[in-house]
Amino acid sequence: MTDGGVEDLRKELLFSALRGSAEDSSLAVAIFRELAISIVEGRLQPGHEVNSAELARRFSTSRTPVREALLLLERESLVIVPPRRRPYVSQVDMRQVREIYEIRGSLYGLVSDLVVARASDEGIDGLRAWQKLLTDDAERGDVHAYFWHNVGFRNAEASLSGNSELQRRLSSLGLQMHRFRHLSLSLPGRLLHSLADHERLVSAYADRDAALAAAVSKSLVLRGLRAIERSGQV
Amino acid sequence: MTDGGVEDLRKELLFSALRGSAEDSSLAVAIFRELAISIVEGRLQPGHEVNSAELARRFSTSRTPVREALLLLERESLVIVPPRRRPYVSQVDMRQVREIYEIRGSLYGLVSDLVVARASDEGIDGLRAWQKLLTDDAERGDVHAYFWHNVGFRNAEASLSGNSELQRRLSSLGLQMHRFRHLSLSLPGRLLHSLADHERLVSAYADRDAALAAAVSKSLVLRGLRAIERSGQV
DNA sequence: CTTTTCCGAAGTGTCGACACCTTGCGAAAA
DNA sequence: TTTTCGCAAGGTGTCGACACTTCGGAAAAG
Repeated sequence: MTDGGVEDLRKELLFSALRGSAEDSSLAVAIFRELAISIVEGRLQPGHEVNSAELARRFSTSRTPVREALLLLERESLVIVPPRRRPYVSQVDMRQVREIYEIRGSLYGLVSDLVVARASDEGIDGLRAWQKLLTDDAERGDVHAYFWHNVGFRNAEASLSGNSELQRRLSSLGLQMHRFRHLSLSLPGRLLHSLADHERLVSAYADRDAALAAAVSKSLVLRGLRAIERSGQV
Repeated sequence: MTDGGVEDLRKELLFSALRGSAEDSSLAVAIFRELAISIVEGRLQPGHEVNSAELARRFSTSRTPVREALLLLERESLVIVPPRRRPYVSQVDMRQVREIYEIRGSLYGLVSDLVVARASDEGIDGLRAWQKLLTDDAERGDVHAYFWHNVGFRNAEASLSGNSELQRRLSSLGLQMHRFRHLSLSLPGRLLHSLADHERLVSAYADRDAALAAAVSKSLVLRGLRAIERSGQV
């Protein structure tokens, strides 16, 4: 069961993006998590109505915790809650994807700057370990594993930046984009390009070359955007 | 009443940062706005408890809309809502300020890139108009007016970037920092440095020099951080 | 005195109820 | 047959209530 490892990673990364994995035990947070995962994994389609009354029935609770869960989902831009109208799963258009990728590109550039400046050699070895996993996945052509190891790599990078606010905001942005990123990696050739970029990025870190690392990081993100544009899925 | 203009600007900018100025008419949003303004203007001190029961009494409502308002405040990082404990106004330490300023620096660098690439000449003239206001304020030594015209300048810049997600996120970040930025401008010499940076920034825009604009933009933010560090108010 | 235990006041999370608003459908009008 | 209007079904925002948890101080133990 080599996939078991990836599945565990998937859950861990999803939950860490969903507010610090705190065992909150409040109904609102539980409902929030359940719905968030449904949305990012595509089981709840954009535009789908999620009215609080029906959800309350489904989860056998009152509407109060459901309403709070919906507010939490809105904070992650996964749901729109218009006043006095039924909430629905947010519809993301290409313009918005482009805007978010521009932001992600800039912030990952910052991550690279900070990693070069602050990360220990051991930290960078850690990134190299992630990259090794990516290489294996690419050789096996295992897109699913590659996707989640890639998320792990980005998350490790963000963590090494030493800026926890930055890490939080990036994982929130990443969450919104999960719906699309998954598709884009299936494009022919995309995976190898991505792998080569990671290779260059890790080298730049090893050489402590901030300018190069930031440039590669940005271009890595931008290439992801191009892939989504080309896939025409949005 | 030359100050009337600045007061209007202050309200407009605060409200635009507080979720699209929608006339929501819901109690939750009204309470959210009231508390948000109290917090960023320092009337509600960091660490101050804001429990839902007392607020409900104060606003003559039930606890339901108050709880929702608190969730909205948490989204803006103005309040912490620990599970099963009393919520309180978020305590921001120097580490967090530094982290947020790093993010702001990177994102304003992106803004500058985008402004150079996309803004019309008229748009850049608009920035020049804001800068004229700043010059006047500096000559008069009017720190309060300078502060808000500065916020207006940054906001106009973000708007010219053509990336509305970016604009939203920056104004959210700005909101959190209002509490400190105000103080930092009062430091001797700070205002003139800031003014000179704005001058250089507008020139770079006029010359369509992306690299210079981004560099100045980042350094402008970083200088703000240094001022806060030096003021020792955090 | 100091430390521990216990209790009551106060606050949180959740519930079911109710008035108002929104919406889609069917009856009446054109 | 199409358009307009009105109304019932269902959803939202808000409320007051209740059980459970937290917290701080008083009483008991050391």
